Amino acid sequence: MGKEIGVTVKKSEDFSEWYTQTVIKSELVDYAPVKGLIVLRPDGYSIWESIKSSLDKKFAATGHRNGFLPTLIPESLLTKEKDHFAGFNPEVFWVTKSGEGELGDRLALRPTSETLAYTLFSKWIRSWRDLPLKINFWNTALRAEIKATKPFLRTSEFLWQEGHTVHTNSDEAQKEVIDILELYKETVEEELAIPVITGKKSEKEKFVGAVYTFTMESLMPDGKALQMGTSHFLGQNFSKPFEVKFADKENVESYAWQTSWGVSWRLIGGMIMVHGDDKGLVLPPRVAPIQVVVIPIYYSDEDKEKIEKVSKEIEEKLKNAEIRVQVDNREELKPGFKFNEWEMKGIPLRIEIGPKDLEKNQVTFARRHNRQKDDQTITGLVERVVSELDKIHNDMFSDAKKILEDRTSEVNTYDEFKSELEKGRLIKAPICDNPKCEEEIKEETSADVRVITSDSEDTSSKCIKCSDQSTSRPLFARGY
RNA sequence: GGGAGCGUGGUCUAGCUUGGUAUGAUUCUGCGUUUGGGACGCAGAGGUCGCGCGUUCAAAUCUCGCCGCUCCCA
Repeated sequence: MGKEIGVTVKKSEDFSEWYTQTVIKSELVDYAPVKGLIVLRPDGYSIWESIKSSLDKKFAATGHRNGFLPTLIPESLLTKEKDHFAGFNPEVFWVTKSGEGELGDRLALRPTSETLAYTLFSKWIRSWRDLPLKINFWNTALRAEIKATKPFLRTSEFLWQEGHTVHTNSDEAQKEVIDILELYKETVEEELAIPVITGKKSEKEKFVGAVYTFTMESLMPDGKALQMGTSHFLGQNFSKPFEVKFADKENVESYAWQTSWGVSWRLIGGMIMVHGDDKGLVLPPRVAPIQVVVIPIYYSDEDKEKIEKVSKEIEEKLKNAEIRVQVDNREELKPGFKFNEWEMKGIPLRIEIGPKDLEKNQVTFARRHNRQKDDQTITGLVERVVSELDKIHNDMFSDAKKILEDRTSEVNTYDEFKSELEKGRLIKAPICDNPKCEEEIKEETSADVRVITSDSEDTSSKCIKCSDQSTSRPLFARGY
């Protein structure tokens, strides 16, 4: 009875359905009336705001500033860098009319802003004194996803940030690429409790137009890898067509060196998949819209008065300690219903206060991630809530990390590779530098090179595909 | 690129084969009783049956077309 309010399938039995039900029923998102588009409800947006604010602090501390770019990009700009355009063209939305009139030049709804940003950069940059230029944009990008859409993971419009930097020399730009990657990794691990593996993308999988791409990847419970952020070294590939030039100290005009990088609300999708369970969401405490929910329980009016007073005091104290707390004093619902509801919504810590607790000057803690309950004295409660939230974060991270490690395999033959892949694992395997091998592996198994870690050099093994001498041992998986 | 399923009050759904007043649950509103793991009674509210053309005395139901959504596989 009433079960249909909650998530009705098990995460391990029907992952896709579980995911969809969880995001909708927990009220993070709803579907928009247009295919492939979703609406973020306040709880969902709040998580995004937490991620945003954490990243913003780090961007600012490393000398980046925020700006704003319009959504419409003229076709002539978008087509300027050929590879780049060819990569994005199939999924660009075009505006061809204003009212009833036809537009002269078609306008693209930004799939990404490199071309627009760099047109402006070429105007703004004259001298080496103007560099480095480090700008970040919080906006949305639009890419037509016609099939296989999924909230947060694959939508036609998504929230993200795109950073763009310009440097006088290659080394400085390449350092920026690494610094940002590290900053991303910290954020994802410290805010979302998701362990990631960082490294390079293969030539085949790199960002179109980049010299190389760094990525952070994580493995989802269904055995698919999720790319959670990328940082690109663009070299002079864009500065040349867009004439991003500067006069150096000897007054010699040179093309600048550039980077671009971004993370999207995909991070939220990853967080849901990694931590959620059969009851729904499990939110990491640092991004949870509500960190602590207080449930008053009473049988008589007399108790009710006392308990409301105590829960109000606790609420005040927690608020003063900057903990996001909510007292659930809805009278029409029984506590059991509230327990289930807040668990589905993933609130990390629940505090129950009933008459039996009050007699002993204590409350009950119920943790979402491991469902453990225990008694806590009211004295010193705030400090214990603070440390409990930290502990929950650490537990969630180390649990996830252990799973990631357990599900990483190392193989030396193509047969082993295929059988490990069917188990939904992340696979380290030797491969040669012939791009054909990578391509054929992808065609035959639909797994691709997710990330080439810095310690992956291996010249003493045989390529799993052609048996020639290997060059590296990248991580393979099927991807989102 | 290929395939499958679905569209009926806010939500889930019966009805469709064989055309005739649209079923039930949930939700919502009010009142009362309840409250330590998804409470109950009574009264009430809520529907262009995805859209359009057609067939018919009559279409949720039949024909045709369109639109949308979800899932699975490459």
